[in-house]
Amino acid sequence: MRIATWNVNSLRVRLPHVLDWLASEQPDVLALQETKLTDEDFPRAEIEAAGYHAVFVGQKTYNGVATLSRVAGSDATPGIAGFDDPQKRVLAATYDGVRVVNVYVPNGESVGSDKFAYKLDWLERLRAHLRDELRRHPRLVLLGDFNIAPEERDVHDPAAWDGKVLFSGPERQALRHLMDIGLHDTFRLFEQAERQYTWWDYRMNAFRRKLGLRIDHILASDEMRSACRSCRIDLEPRRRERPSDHAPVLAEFAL
DNA sequence: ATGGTCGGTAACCGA
Repeated sequence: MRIATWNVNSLRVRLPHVLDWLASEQPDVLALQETKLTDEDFPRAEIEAAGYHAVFVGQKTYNGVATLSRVAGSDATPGIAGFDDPQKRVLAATYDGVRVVNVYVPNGESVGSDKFAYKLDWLERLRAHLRDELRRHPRLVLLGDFNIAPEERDVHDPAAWDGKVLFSGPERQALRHLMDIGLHDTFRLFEQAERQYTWWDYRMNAFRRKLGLRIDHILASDEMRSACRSCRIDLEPRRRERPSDHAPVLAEFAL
C-alpha cells in the first residue's frame, strides 16, 4: 500500500500536476492540502476520470484538504472531534482497514503571534483527538503539511532558523508531544541522503539553491511502522513550470 | 539592505 502527501497550494492551479503524478506514481492514497476551493468547486470528474475516488472538505480561498484513493474510503470524518473550527484542515477516512488522517497544520505566521498561539492550541487538540483515533484504529497513518521541521538536519540553516516559526522550540516540542502517543516519522525509519526537504520558499531561488525545510510528514502507528518499507520525497513536480512550493512525500507499506 | 514570490481575489492577506 502506497500512501502519499502533497501540499498543492491551490488544487485548481495544480490539477494537471496532480493528475500526472497519480499516473506516474500510482499511489493507493494521496492526501492533498491547501486545495483552496469549496466542495462545490472540487474537480471530482477529473479525479474520477483518472481512476481515483475523493473525499474532501474545503472552503473559499484558504486551507482545504482532500484525500484521493484507488479504492473508496469509508467512515470519512472531517475535523477534530469536539473542536468547531471554521478552518478546514483535517479529514480522516479508512482504506482497507488503515485509518488515514490528512492534516494541514496552521502555519503560525511568527513566534508569539495570535496565529502562533492558535497553532500550538490546535496541535494539542489534534493530539487528544489522535489518541482516541489510535485506540480505535491500531493501523493509522497521520500525514500532511505539519509546518514544523522536527530536527536540525531537517533545516538548510538551523542557526538562521533557530527560534523562527516552523522551527521554534515550542512547535518542535508540540510535534514531539504529538508523536509521543505512538506515531513514528516514516522518513527517518530509513537511511536518507543529507539535505532533503519538502518545502522551499518561492522567493530568492530557494529551490535551486537547496534552501528548504522538511515540514511535510508521514507518521505511522506502531503497527504501520512495522509494515513500512520505504519513504521518499519526490522532487520532480517541484522542478516543473508553475510548481507548488511543496514536494510530495510517498511511503510504502507491506499490506 | 528585513526585501524577495506565489495564489486568491480584487487592495491586500496568507504562506
